[in-house]
Amino acid sequence: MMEDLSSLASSTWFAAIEQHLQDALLDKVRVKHLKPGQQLHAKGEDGVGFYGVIEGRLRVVTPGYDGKEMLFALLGPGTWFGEISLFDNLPRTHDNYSEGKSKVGIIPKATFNALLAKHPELYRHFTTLLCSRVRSAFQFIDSTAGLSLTHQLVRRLLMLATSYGQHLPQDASITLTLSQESLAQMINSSRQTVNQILRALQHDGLVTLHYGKITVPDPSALFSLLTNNE
Amino acid sequence: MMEDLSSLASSTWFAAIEQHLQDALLDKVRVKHLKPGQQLHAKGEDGVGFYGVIEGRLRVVTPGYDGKEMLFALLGPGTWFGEISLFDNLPRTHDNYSEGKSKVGIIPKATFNALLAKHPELYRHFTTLLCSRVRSAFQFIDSTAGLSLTHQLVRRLLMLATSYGQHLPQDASITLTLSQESLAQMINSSRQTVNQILRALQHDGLVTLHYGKITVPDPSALFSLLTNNE
DNA sequence: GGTACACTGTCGTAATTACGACATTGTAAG
DNA sequence: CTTACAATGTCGTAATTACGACAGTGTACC
Repeated sequence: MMEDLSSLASSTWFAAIEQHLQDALLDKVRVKHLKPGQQLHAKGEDGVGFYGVIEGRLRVVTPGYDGKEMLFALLGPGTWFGEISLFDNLPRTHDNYSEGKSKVGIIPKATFNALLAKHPELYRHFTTLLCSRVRSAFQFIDSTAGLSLTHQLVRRLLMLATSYGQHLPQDASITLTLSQESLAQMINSSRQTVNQILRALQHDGLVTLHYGKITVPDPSALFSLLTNNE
Repeated sequence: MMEDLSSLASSTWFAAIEQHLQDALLDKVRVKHLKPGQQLHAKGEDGVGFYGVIEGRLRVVTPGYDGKEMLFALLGPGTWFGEISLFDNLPRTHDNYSEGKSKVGIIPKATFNALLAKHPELYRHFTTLLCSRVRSAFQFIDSTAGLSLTHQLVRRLLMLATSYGQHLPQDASITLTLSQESLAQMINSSRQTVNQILRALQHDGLVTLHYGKITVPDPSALFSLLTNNE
């Protein structure tokens, strides 16, 4: 029974690794199947492995104050994650669970450390990965600072769309499974206000609204909203 | 003319590095004096070096939309920074300039890379540093999501206080040189509103206000505001 | 196919915050 | 000492947003 791990090599980060190191990593991957809603790890837990999404989609969530949770990112096939707790031995920063049925590749902590010890060249690639984490976090911070609610919402939609579609052709139509309530929680706003903004965007043809879903037909058109006018 | 570089070794991150590697790093440091307001680098520039604050204080700022800028952090003596652009060869993420007169240590990019090549053990320390960057960015994000303006302001004050005082005894009184206008820009609010909140905090004895400065007499008392009520 | 339930669309009202205005006060430079 | 300027303290008004309420609609489950 061979699993198809090809999607694990599809991200630009992984593709940039030397072939023999890619093989060394993939060789150690153990595949885990996740049921809809099944949790992979929780904020505060110890990190036990480095993960890569093979199929499906994972939700990265921050549990908040009064039970509310904030959706931080959606991870699609090809996305690797979970290295931070392995490097600094501190607890996981977010909750993480499967949206539908998913398959993830796991490299257990001990194996991960052994690989690093055996192939120190890997460190260079992981510094790059960590840099991209820092940069996307900074981008996230920029998006909450000093913008109108509409702009905040648009940026958040784009982040979700691109993080999901990171290995897809850039300007494809993307459907996000996401209630307006969840979106509201992400930008610290109310469901009603989000509804108003979304309907305005729909009126301009920038999004299409469905039950529990939002379609972005042309991400680049949405993006131009941010750079153009006020 | 020997400069006193001892403060460069005062952070917990640097202190954790093996002594001979500390020496190797410090040996390559070139000292640069900054005049009040002098810029060290701008967002978007190429990274030319790895920096450490020796004396004084640097302001890390995001230039914003309509000329407004957001104060991101204050870097005090012992703080090392600027490694991200060196590892991923992408532009600097923030503007950075001296608040008053400052001294910074610089390890130029070429030297930095040569050190990494000669001492690959350094990679481990830099992954740790990058992890701490990611974690503090996440903490920053948490602090802007779902909180009242008062709470956002308190968290921002605490971040500034601790980042400046990172090598000081934990619960010392800390004075921030920071106008209310700047604070307002940091939390995407107005000067007038910030003034209201600060005066309420002052009334409770949690801060003291001066011309262009804010004193936090007891950071831990401020901190308890966040965990307690509403 | 019907029943429960979650999500959406849309009110009106209350609360929060922004913003202009202006007096006052601290600081720096001649 | 004086003059210019930056920062603070405090109004009132306008705009934004939250929040409760409720009707309509899609989905899942029996």
